[in-house]
Amino acid sequence: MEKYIPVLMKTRLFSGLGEEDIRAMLTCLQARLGTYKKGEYVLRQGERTGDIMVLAEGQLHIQRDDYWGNRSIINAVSPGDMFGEAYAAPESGPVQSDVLAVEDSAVIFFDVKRVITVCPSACRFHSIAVQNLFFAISEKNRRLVRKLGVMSRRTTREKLIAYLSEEAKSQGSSTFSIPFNRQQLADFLSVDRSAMSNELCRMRDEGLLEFEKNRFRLL
Amino acid sequence: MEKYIPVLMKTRLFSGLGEEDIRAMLTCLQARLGTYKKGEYVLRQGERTGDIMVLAEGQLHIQRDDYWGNRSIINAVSPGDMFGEAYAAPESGPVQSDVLAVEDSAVIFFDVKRVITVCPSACRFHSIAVQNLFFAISEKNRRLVRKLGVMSRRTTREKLIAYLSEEAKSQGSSTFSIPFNRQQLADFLSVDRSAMSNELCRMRDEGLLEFEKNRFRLL
DNA sequence: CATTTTCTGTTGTAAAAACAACCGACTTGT
DNA sequence: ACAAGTCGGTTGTTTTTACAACAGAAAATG
Repeated sequence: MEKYIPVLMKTRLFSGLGEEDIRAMLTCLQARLGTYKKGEYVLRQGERTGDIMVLAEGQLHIQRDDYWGNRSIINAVSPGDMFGEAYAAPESGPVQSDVLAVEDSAVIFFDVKRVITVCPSACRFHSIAVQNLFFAISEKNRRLVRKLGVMSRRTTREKLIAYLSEEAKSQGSSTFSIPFNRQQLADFLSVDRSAMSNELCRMRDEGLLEFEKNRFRLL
Repeated sequence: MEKYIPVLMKTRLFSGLGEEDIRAMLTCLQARLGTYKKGEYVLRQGERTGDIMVLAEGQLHIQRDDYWGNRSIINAVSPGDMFGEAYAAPESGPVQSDVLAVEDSAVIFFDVKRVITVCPSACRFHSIAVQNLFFAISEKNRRLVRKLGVMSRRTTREKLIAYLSEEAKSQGSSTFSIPFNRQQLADFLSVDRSAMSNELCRMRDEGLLEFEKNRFRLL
């Protein structure tokens, strides 16, 4: 777990805490480490969890598959990102999505109850972590609303523009990489892959953007 | 404000608290009341707020209008519902959506800082409220993901089925009302009104459901 | 009560997306 | 190095949606 402390320091959940503080918290919160090979599931729909998780290494997709095999990717999780916090509340039922490792990954688990309850030893970082958790969830909330904004676009082109603009903005550059290949991007935007591929090339021909693999540049 | 205490008692934010406790909290948190006529805006895109709000009476829509006048309704807010909590974090910028009163409404405002900071008088309900707030946000989070599930449906019919099923489930009956007229439902699902109206009637003719105005029954 | 406005359903047309099938380039694994 | 599989782009067809325009019913207004 030690080797992931630098990643944790950049996590919203631990922002404002130093290396030593985090080490103390890992113990205090009884953090556990899980590793997953590419293609393995961290969580499957219907399972229950009382954990908040942070991705330490690799790449995850949060997704749902319907009865007809149509896949819908809800979110991509990168190192330092937190997930599972929506199921923190005791009354929240089983998880409603799959969490798939799309690369070999390492995940750190924290028991929610230990995070939101003041610990017996009154560890002094605890209150900071609670507030961080709160801010992290509200940030996740805004992210979901932004995704709704993308999904509410009527045409594939508009969805692409909305998504790519957001990505450029959040990465602070008109040149950026996305955590998806074409099929995954289509599943993320809920459109047909071939139609999307078509649209992307048309936009490239019109001079709106350039791309190569999962690297894009908006013009 | 006194007359809205029964509503507040049913709010997730104050669950587990008695009438007296809530009265104490209203003071402790310096709650303010705002009233809005039908058609007025509680918040407009670009404004900043450090408040968490609870709808005491009436009906609100959280929505966005794009440059082309295309409206997208993100959520309907009913009495007892909380909103604005996503902008609780200090680093969250201005609000990204409009909050419109679709009926004459009353809204109670709470300063976020006062909620998440322990009050000087160490009011004993405070810690309960913080935990409730946390659970309420994570519940909102799950609701947003469910909406993403609806929006990720490819066809208008699938969106309708997904939305109406969720509504039936959450209202615990196959007969239920929705907080939208046809145009609003279309804006909520991001589809064309006439196409949706068409699809609804076709589904009715096929015996999938019945409806009259905003009242539906799934068969 | 008459008038205006809003709401809902209907129809026809044009645009867009889904679907299916295929191909060549590139990876992966053995 | 070869076979198998993945990935991205292309094309043609079918289905679905968006758009526009209209009409009757219901609701709101004065």
